[in-house]
Amino acid sequence: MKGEGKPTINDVAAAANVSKKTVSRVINKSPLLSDKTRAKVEAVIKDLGFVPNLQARALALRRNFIIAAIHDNPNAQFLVNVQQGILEGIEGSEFGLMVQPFDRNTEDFEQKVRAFLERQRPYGVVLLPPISSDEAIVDLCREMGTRYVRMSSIKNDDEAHIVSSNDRDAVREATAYLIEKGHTRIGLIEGPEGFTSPQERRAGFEEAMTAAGLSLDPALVRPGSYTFESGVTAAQDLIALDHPPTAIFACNDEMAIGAMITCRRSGMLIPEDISIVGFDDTPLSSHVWPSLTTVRWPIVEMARTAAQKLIEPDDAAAQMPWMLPSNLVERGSVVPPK
Amino acid sequence: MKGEGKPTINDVAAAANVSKKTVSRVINKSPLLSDKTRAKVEAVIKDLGFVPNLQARALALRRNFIIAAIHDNPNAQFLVNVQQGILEGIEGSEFGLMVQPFDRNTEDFEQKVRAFLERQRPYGVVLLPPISSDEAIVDLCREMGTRYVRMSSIKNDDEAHIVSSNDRDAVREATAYLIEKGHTRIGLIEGPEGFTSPQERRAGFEEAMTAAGLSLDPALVRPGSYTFESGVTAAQDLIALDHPPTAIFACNDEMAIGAMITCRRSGMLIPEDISIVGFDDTPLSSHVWPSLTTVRWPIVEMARTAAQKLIEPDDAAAQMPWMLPSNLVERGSVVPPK
DNA sequence: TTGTACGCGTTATCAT
DNA sequence: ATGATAACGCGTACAA
Repeated sequence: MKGEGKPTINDVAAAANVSKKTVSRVINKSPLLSDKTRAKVEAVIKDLGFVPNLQARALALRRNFIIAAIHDNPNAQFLVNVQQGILEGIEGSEFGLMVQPFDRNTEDFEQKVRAFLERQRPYGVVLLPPISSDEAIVDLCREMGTRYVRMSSIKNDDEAHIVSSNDRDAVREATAYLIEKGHTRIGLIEGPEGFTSPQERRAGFEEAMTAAGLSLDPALVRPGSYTFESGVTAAQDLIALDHPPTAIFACNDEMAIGAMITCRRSGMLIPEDISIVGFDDTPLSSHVWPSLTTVRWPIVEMARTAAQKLIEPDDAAAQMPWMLPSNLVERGSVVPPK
Repeated sequence: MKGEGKPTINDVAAAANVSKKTVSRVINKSPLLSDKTRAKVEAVIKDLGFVPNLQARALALRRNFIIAAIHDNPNAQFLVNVQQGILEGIEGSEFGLMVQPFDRNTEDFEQKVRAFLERQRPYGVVLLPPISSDEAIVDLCREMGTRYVRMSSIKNDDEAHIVSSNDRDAVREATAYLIEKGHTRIGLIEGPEGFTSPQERRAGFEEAMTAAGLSLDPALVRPGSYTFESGVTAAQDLIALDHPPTAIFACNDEMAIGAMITCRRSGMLIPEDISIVGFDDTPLSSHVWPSLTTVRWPIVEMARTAAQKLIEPDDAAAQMPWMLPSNLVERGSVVPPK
């Protein structure tokens, strides 16, 4: 260990009387090493407090010890939950989390992503919806040899490259819950196009209605864009109907709360006059009055699993779960219709 | 340019008939270069589509092209706004954004930060409150030669290392606004200890009250912790008073909305029965009914400026603004008292 | 099982 | 103003 500075692999090699390569093998857990040598080197590593230099490894390996979350315009709570999950997944490892948003509506979207991957060379990327269903980006990852995992609502890749949740089942359950309470006219506020999750949620809704022998009144299905404002607009349409619904299922919490506010603003009581169910279980949903009955989306668990899949070898990743359960959280915004 | 792969500095040097070092000088905008050579090399760079390898530069320079946001448990909207600001600040550069939370209540907090800095070697770090007022962490940055900028509510560093907002002035203005409307009994819901911002906000509140010749009733000052729940608790205390306030200033929006919900839950009308003012101007504040009058905190601008200071040389950073203005946003939650 | 020599792509030193 | 050569710290053929 010449002078000060942090010890390098050379210092370890010298102190342990072995070659660099042997130390390198220990670091990378190579199987072809005698236990004796391994133990000796590990002792020296601990003794010297040696920590491999990530920048040097990045140069040699042509990939950085970074997991990147690539997203386009998600809401704050979603994004932070994903970040939390990824950080949990890489906890204890040497990886760091990088965050990079892109606007997939610009002309050079794909080039921007490529430039990012070429520059930072992340070890792996977590693709957040709706980018996760963009095949061009996935192809890009494959082409560049960048590991990736998609957070998706449908199974559009093999087990090693996807984490998902059973949105459809969960919404079916939530809708069945409303039906069980006695609701037959149930409004649906949909999510934005270009995302797969709203399609799945709508499918679950339809399945529950059909299973109960209920018809799907097109007038009760309103478009939405996952924003508070779109929930307001949709709810306004819904309650202005001649024969308005007694309950509303909104494809996310923000729209559900927009709907709540709108109903109350026009003099209705919740849940007495109208029941409302959301999706996500954001902190918001327990911060409104009445608190919102909603479907808990296991987003932190999904992100954690995604990160773990990225830092594990492919075969191990394929063995990890890819579908995490969503489930209904009963709170105060649902009662039987009057 | 032997074979395929991306062109390297060697390819450029060969094609331009100069040495590697000369190309390096061009990349790093070294002043001691003849214009002719510079132009020649730049032409070749453009021609070949050469992009410097960040991992190699990181190894040589001993610092990665990464800006890290270091934080401890802030709320989602705040965190996302900071990230947006930093990303705006590094837009067009080669830098990436890394996010790393720490729990400053654990024993090995400082070691964890040190390990992170040693491992990832970020070019610079943005210190978010409350970590930004932790001198041990700042010392650590100095010791390791890591550039840093603190996001703070007080000027606890020189211009090159801080971005701030005039919380105190803004709260004084907001409180004066309530007083102007005719309120004299104004409740204050404070923020958590260990943060500097609540102290500044309280100081602004007191200054406005004093300036108006109003006394500060200790019974009207309730503790809070920037959470929705703490706003609920504080408001419950406040409205249970024999002589309750006619207005409440909460040190952030979440608590303000907790207070709103609480007041409405106990049958009060807002703003008719009680006026409420928050701080932050989160999206939440315009998504409640009535919409919340609040102080807009220029968090995105602060973060953008912080990132710009990090990637500029110190002398240029010192010339950039360090104080960004907060200002009152009048919405629907304030009217004169009855 | 272990070691030698070289490559990764850039910057720094010290000449000229 | 420019260039030859050595770092920077680790991984990998290939040899032993």
